[in-house]
Amino acid sequence: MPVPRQAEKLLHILNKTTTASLSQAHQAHAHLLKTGISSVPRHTTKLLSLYANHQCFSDAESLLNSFSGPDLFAFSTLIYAYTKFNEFKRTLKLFSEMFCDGLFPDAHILPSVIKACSGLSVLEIGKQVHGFGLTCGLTLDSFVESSLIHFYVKCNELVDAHKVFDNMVERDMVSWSALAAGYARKGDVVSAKKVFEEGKKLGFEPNSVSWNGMIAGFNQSGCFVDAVLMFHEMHLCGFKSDGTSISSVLPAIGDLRDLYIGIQVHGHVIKMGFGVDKCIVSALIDMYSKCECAPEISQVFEEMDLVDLGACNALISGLSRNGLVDKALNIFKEFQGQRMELNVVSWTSMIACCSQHGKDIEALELFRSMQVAGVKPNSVTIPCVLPACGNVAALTHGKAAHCFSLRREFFDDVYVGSAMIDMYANCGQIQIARCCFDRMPVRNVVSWNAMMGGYAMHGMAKEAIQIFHQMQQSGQKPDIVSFTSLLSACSQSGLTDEGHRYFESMSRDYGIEARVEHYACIVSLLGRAGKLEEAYSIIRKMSFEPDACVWGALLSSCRVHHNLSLGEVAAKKLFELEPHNPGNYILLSNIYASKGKWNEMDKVRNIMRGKGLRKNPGCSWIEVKYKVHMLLAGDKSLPQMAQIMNKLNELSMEMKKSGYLPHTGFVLQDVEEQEKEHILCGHSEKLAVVFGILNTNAGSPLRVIKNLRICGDCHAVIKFIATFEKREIYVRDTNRFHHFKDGECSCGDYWTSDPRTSLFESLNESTLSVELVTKDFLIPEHLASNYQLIC
DNA sequence: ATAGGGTTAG
Repeated sequence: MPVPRQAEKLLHILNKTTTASLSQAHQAHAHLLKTGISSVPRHTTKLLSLYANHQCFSDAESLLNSFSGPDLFAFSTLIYAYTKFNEFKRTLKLFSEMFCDGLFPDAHILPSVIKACSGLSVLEIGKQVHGFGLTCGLTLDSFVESSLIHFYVKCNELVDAHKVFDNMVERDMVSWSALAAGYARKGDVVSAKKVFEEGKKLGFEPNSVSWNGMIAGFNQSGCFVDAVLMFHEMHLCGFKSDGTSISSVLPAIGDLRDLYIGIQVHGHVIKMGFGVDKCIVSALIDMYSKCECAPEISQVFEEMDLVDLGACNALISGLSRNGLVDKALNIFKEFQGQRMELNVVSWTSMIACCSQHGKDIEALELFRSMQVAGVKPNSVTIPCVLPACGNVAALTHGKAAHCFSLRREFFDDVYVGSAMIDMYANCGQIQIARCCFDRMPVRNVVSWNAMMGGYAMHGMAKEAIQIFHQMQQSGQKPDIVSFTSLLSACSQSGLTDEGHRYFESMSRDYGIEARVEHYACIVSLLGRAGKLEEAYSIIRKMSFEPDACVWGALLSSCRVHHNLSLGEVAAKKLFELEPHNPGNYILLSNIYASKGKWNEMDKVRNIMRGKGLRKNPGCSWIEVKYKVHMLLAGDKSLPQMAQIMNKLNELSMEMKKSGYLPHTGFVLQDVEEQEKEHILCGHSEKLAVVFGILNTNAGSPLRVIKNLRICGDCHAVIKFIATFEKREIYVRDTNRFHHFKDGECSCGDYWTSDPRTSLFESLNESTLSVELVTKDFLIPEHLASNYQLIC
């Protein structure tokens, strides 16, 4: 074939830079090299553009490097392409390389560069680009300026956006709508509409992009009603909604829980044939899930013809939102089985779903599998997995997530930091929690509440109060949650007067109406101080129905202070509200036991048994042994010792017959209410679990307790057990070994060198949060050498 | 070869 004809064909291919296929591009490339006309930059740039349009960026870059000298046109071509395909980091990298190559960019590529800055939200770099344009005397036309307005809007710098707008010599429709959308994003409905209308008056008719920008802007600022109204107005003005406007308005409809409008829009979607649009399908699923329409979520997904990851993710999170955790997990596994390329959003949604629904171990396992699958967690994943670490006291995992966040440089993220505080507090590491808190560059109300809640959980009321005051000095207004933490801290530390004052100032000074959880705190606060009548009168003055937590707080206090009459009132309410909660029956029978009213106590126990609630007679054992303990402690108001001892024997026979071991949970009650030892961190029910497991596991040759949840300082808790039970105990928590004997204890952290504790290597093993090993029992072989060392 | 709008995870 003669060369001229081939060259002609080649040029024809190169001219079709958007439609030519990749193989044609390769052919053309080969031909350029063969014929030597690759020295003509015009052809090479065409080829470069062809590669760029096929997103063959490595080919494009190598072509760029093959130029004999720096070529402005070639650089610009690739920069446009990078921005076009959302490869913003590459855009900026190439832009800076231009300067290194001694090239001076012209104003034409600035919009692409600025758009990349918007996409990455890199304010400082964008400002530099802007400054470069101004100082180097480039002509910033309305194209450049409009992209600058959008950039500043995106970076939440509305003032700067406005400055650019004000200085414009010639404005066009894009500049007006970009500014209006900026006001919409800020939630300034009035200004947004004003600018939008002003542009219209000057003859700049909004197009669909302008309308959609407004809808998206209102959505962003939470002005959902305005977003929906804008959508409506758009139709009134004769504009037909396109895919973008529908996928923008659907989240707003979902947040408004307006199923009526949602169904109308769904109908519109079907009528207009938008059902194939990925974003719309995802948004529809999301809308139905927010409106709590579980069947419709799956229906929309199944009716969809395409397989789209976004829609799959929306499905998973939608099912999760509606509490269908197992279904979400099954579908997730199904997707995996289909070898679908799940992304970070899919994994994060699934992790969030598990950790929000009590499936902590599953969440941790997913976090590990995610990394095995090669998907990198991001700053959203971390706050989803951390609560799971905290719940099972998996400190090692939490620390690993901490290190991971530091390495990936999203530790400054306010969500990451707040979740970290919460995790450390839950794992008993209140000091580390405080360090995380102190190092946060930006805090929000969640961060402050996390710190306060941590202190409350650890019974450190003074510190919690201090944080509360610091919070206000910093200008952060407390919210409902802040007061819950504050009041519970006061309640647990017996700061009755302070707690009462905060409770009263809540609505008076802060305009926050007390909710049921605050009433539960204040009842418990007064109750602990023995002010039972006062607590009851607060309950009676409540403007809404008290719930089980409130009555439960009263009943617990009545048990502590042996107040039978109020205890019976509270118990009666509780039996109605939670007929199947054994705790209430136990509390009441406790009070009867303390008064020596054995018949009444038996009656309550029989009701409980009648309901099939708890066959373990251990609960009665607690009551009696508790009384014995009190008697020995010198409470002479109790009935006769002999009577109690008889009952005790009777019960213990009964227990043995049923094959139960004595339950030592009563110890906690003594410590918490009487000795005011806050080593137990105010979570007696969790510690009761400790004792419960201890006893139920007593028959096993190795006392290993899996997934034991200790809230607070494990060391102190076990020390307490060792002292009380007068025995030697070895304890392994996630990273330390503790040895308790005769009130003395020694710690070793050799466990950290135990390969079993290294992250993700054997997750099933390392989810053991605490292991208790008593001396009478065998030590597993592979740990024996360590054991010798310690002994 | 240039600018402005969309879904799903905390």
